[in-house]
Amino acid sequence: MGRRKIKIERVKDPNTRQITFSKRRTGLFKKANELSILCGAEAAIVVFSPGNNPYSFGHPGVDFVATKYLQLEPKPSNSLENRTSDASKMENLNLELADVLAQIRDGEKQAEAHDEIFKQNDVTKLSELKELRGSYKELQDCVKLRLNDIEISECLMLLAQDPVVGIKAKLSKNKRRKN
Amino acid sequence: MGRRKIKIERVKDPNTRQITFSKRRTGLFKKANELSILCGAEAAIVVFSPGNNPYSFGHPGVDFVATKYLQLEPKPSNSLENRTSDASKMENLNLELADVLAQIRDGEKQAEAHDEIFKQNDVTKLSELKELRGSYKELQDCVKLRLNDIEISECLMLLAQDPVVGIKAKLSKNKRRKN
DNA sequence: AACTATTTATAAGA
DNA sequence: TTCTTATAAATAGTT
Repeated sequence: MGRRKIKIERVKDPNTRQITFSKRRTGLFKKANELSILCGAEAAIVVFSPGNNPYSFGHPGVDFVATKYLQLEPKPSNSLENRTSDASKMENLNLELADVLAQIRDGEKQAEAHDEIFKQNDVTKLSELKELRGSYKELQDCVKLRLNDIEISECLMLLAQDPVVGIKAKLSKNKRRKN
Repeated sequence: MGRRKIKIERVKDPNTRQITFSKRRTGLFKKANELSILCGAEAAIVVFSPGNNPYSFGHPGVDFVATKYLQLEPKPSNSLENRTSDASKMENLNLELADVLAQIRDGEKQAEAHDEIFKQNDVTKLSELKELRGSYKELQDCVKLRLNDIEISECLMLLAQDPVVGIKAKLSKNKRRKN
């Protein structure tokens, strides 16, 4: 939205970064305000600047929304007998997830290499394209196997391939949840 | 920013309001994501839809930012009086998670469609390759944006089966990615 | 801290 | 509904 298109990646120059932060924080809060008015939605935002200063927006207030949100989280059990087994299940899940996430980080590197190839635009032959696809699939399969028994496997798999680049969205493709 | 200029005031028609909410929430989260990447800023957003469903975005995580923020505030009452009506909250969480998982499945379909294109091997021109890459990235971005929701839902579900134990560990592990 | 050339978001429309 | 498009709005680089 400016004189030039920019890549969504950390702005290197600290001065520029601060300016960008200021401009975009303003824009973000404005959007949040409009959303809350247009839709009667309660919204809260907290941001820490590059210099670690806090900024917040809230309608009807940060605390109001935060409290409401946090009340959703604490989930006391009403069945004491499950405590221990659930705890251990939880631990296993944590371990497994940590492991998977490590893999994902590796995958991320690969994916970034991938993306570089795409960017360079010098994949001109079908043979190269095939090769590219091959390693793409390989990565997919590798991660997928490890995640078989975790509910969110598909999502993490895709995340693993996310090279963290700019968002050029056609978000209308996104499925909305309960309308 | 659309076909017509609109006044920033409550949208009357409930249907239109919900559509507006969905579109703008997506846009808001996207902006927050960009801000956090561009400026290395920590950011958290919580929004309640017109239908009172919670949506959140956080980098590196809602809880991370919220905690940091709350430590700044003179938070006099650490009120622990919310221990009621957990059954209904549980039900909501189940619905939410089911919904998120449905979204993930949709995402996977798109991914498969992508892969079909790769398989067909009839991408012969660079222009097509570029196009392919573009939509590939769009998919990734969509998934990335949804991930926060999913993590939260999952954590909540696990927590639901087990009070307090492990949640902190899980969140801190789970939310580390990009940056 | 204004200014615009551009990009991006999105309100309606198909 | 999902996708498209005309238009409004945000903003990157500049002054």
